[in-house]
Amino acid sequence: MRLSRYFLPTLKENPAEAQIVSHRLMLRAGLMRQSSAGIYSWLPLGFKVLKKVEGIVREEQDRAGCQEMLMPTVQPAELWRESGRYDDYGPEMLRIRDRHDRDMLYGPTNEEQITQIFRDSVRSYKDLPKLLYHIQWKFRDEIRPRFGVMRGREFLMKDAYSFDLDAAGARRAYNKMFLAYLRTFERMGLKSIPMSAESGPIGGDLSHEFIILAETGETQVYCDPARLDLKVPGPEVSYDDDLQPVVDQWLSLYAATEDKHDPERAKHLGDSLVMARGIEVGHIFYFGTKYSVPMKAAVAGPNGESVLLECGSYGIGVSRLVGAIIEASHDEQGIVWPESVAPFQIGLVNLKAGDPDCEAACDDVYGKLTGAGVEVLYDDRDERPGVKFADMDLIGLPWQLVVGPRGLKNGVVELKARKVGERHDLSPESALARFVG
RNA sequence: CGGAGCGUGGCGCAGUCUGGUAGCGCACUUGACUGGGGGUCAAGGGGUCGUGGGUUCAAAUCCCGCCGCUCCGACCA
Repeated sequence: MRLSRYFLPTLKENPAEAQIVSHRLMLRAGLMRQSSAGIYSWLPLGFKVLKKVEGIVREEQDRAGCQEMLMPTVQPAELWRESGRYDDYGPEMLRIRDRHDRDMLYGPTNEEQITQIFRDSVRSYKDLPKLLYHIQWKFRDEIRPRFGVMRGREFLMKDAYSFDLDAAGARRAYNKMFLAYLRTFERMGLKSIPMSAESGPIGGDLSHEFIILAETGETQVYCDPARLDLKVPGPEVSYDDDLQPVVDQWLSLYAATEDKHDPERAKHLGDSLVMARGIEVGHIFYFGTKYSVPMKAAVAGPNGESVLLECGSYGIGVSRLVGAIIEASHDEQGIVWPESVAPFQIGLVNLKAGDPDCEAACDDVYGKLTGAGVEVLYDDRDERPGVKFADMDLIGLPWQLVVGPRGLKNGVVELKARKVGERHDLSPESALARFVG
């Protein structure tokens, strides 16, 4: 993408309303704009990141055996009256009336919707277990939206739902999601820590939050340093394995958020107890028959008897993750994207627009990189180098490839790693070789 | 919802106390000079001062209502 043609409105100064670093940087780097409190538009660069984050979430859900579908944002109130949550949910639910005066709502979550679909379609225990998910916009009319996309009212969430015949089966589904979550966040360069949690209005009694560590996170967390060193299981662990030992290993080491922190239980750690800030990016629940009872979701069991479904739900805040990643990965200059979610891999800087040699060299490199499928943001604007570097640093792409007349005279271009600040002078060919083939 | 603050060109702000019809920096446009880390010079364009009412000869400024946004608390992906 040529920057001269791209819609990328960057800001030199911090918008007054943005108080935390991810909010500031998302505004300044032209990722998004606010529409109203807690509601945002995603601009091209931000949308690209959102899609990448979503893509990783999707891949890991699919690998865990979860099947993607898509449910609507607007739901009938009737469904929620069945579960009893139409009244329970309170003012956080955005209620709408349609032209026929029917009560509707903008979904804050989809347990009712999926339970209805499932119970109307599944008759036999032979159809179990099933894991289904969708990635859809949610609306929760938060009392106080804040921190940009970190606590928006409208947000993109991956929510998965498990249906099993018995508690043991539900536990297996829970464990799959547990592992899938560890893997998902790791791929985004985040260190996530599962912590036992209140189950909140979603209900149920087995529940874990996934917290990622970030200096600017909103929750104080305490944990065993060994928890930070635990390795997320790689391909040697399959979703068909018994995952209970993996889960048990993770949960055996102390970790708690501020409200659940028990100094007595952490006492054995002494001074080694890690105190850090964290952001909740995922939450998994096992809630058993909480919805299958009121909504009469049952299947015929092996003996012909009616068995209520055992269920769980599993959420990841996809849009929040974009902010969380920035909170976890930035410096004084701007964002530092992990490669897996970077909107472009390389920022190509032409130091002297209008210089035929520079332009030819840039166009050549650009053509070859994009031809090889590498995503390149090519700053071909007629701007001062300082401005270009400032923008590139703000945007935070993993690599910067700098082409200028001086280097060209010596047959080199400059390749810089954003994350570590390393820079190398290379021939254009060897710089290309780093990314092509 | 309780507490606090803010609303003035695209962004950041001054001006409000003490009323006299709007200013600064950045950004933007044009031209020249420039070009290796947020250029230089010159000339320009852009504002119903959130909104409705009131006071006054006169309101960004004083008074009242409303709206919006932000921060602290309870809630949460």
